[in-house]
Amino acid sequence: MASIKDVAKLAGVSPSTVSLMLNNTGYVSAETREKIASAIQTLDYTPNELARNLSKNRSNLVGVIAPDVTHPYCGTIVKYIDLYLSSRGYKTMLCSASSSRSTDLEYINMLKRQTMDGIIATMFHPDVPIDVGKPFVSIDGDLNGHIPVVMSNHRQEGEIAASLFLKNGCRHVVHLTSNKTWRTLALQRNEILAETLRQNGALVDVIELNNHIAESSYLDKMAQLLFDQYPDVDGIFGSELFLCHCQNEAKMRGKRIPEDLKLIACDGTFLSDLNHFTAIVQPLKAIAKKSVDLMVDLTKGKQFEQRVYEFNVSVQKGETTIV
Amino acid sequence: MASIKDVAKLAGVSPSTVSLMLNNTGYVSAETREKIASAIQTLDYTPNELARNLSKNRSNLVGVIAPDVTHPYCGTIVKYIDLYLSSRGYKTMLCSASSSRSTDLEYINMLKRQTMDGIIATMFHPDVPIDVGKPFVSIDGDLNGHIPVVMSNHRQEGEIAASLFLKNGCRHVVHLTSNKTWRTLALQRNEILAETLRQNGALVDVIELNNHIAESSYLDKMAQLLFDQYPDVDGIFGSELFLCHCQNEAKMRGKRIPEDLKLIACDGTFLSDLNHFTAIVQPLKAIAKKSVDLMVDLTKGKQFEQRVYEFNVSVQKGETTIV
DNA sequence: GTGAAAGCGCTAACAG
DNA sequence: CTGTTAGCGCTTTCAC
Repeated sequence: MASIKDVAKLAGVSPSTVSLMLNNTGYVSAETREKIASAIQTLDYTPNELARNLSKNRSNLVGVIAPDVTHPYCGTIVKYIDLYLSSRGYKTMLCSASSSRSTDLEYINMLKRQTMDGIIATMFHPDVPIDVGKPFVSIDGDLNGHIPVVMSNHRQEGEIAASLFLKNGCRHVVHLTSNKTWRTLALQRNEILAETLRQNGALVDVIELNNHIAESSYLDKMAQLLFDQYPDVDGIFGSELFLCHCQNEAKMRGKRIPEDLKLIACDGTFLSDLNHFTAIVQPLKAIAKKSVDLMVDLTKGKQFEQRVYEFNVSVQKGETTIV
Repeated sequence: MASIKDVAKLAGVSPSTVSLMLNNTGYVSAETREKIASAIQTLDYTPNELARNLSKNRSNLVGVIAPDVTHPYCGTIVKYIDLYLSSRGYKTMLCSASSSRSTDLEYINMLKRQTMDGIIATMFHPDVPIDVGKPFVSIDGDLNGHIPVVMSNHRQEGEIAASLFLKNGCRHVVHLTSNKTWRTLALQRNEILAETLRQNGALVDVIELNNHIAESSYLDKMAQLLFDQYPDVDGIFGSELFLCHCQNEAKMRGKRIPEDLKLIACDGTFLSDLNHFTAIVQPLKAIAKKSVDLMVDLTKGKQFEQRVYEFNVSVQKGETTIV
């Protein structure tokens, strides 16, 4: 592998001149440019990114923590984050090892070792210290007072869902929550939902899902459990993927949708479109963009102006509710 | 940031000794170990991966090219590849920028610049030269004689699909193919399918999809086009995602499934389970594992023993066929 | 068992 | 406009 020195030697200049030219970081005469260019050509020289990284002390890599890309929410957010990171000259390092304290510790370790320049996390263990003075952006997680968080307006989401269920005449709503260990701010939607429904005299129950949010067999089991435990349920609020299983289970039990049972999805990904679910749509593209913008600023040493960025959600009426 | 020199100084030893200990690459007396350990402790030292990478000339990163992680096939394969790479000490660099000649050229460039140690590609532009003497593993793509390829037995897949359609009495089957520019070996299934069906007197038509294989609006349009163009179609073979759209469109047009129309999915991801599609299931986990095994071997300088690894598929009977 | 010294390949002051 | 020089932080022979 030819190095910058070889190029310099062949072109009859010094390595720094080659570097200047390659990085457009100073003036190089047309004549010299010519010589260097041809040297690069004949040697088939390619700069070594590893050396550049060491010398600049950055990797241009951002770790994106999202438990399971086959889950529509994760897949969508990862896709958009990657899109925006790419457009800003960064690459996505996938961090999808099963979420746990130890893997999250490992990610922080990688951050300290400069393996990546920063982390964007859709989920992060609350006990793992992240104050290592490195860029960190959280989506939906209020990790601590120094970490910027980008999120949907989950309270609004809860309100809208509640009012939809009420308008549709639901009297017994079951809502799904993620594993509470993670203390995600998305839980706000569940609190508001439950509160509002109860105030209006409806019955509300919760089912907490573990981290296997994309595992068919698990979701199937939980859907069965839901109907076993709450046979008179007439409204369900949860992720599209889970609602799909509920839909199947409902059909098997002879419950008609939307007549006997209303379903409202809480993410609004492509799976809602596909299944014509009524959904509260989170603006995932905007969330991804803001996360990346913040990340890029942080890697450049800029501080964020605002710590919490909250995005409004919208409603998409489908065929799983009447109104 | 404390460096290895700082640690060495504080511990009263030389940097190389610290390195020896950290990498378990030589004997260090218990006494010295003790001193070094405490120095590391007090300085809160973390090795710098960038420096290590330069000196070892590797990044421990593998680029995984998969156009769109929200597509069930891509998401699933990426998930498993990442899983296996992690277990072998590598990280996944997501390469999902829209597939094109120029992005693929860019990926090869990154390979040459040592940005990544190797590439596993589920799709790669046939015109982009990949013989840069770096680890490259192809999934489903016969790129050239030096690149190992891991694939499902797509001929078997085509045979099974054909025999299923015939057993179900289909006389007019439409099958979907990906953009032919890519010349993926997955096209074998389409060839065999068409051939077998025609030999048995059935009508066969093809619709070629472009690269927006996960875009709802596009797939919707194509599903409509399919039924417009072939109103008497009684069998469709394609990816789960597309079949979902067909299912919706069929319902709108009053076609009953499976009575009037049979659907067979060609990937067998979670979306088939969810929708109870009859599917030819590709062993994506095994494919991911073999790809990673090959990649790891290649990065270690071992050569592959076999150039093509082909995995048998299986059938999963669902509710979209009668038999 | 441990240390000295020479890299890995590039960048970035600082001169001139 | 270009060259000299000194790193970036770690690894790795090769002596002692």
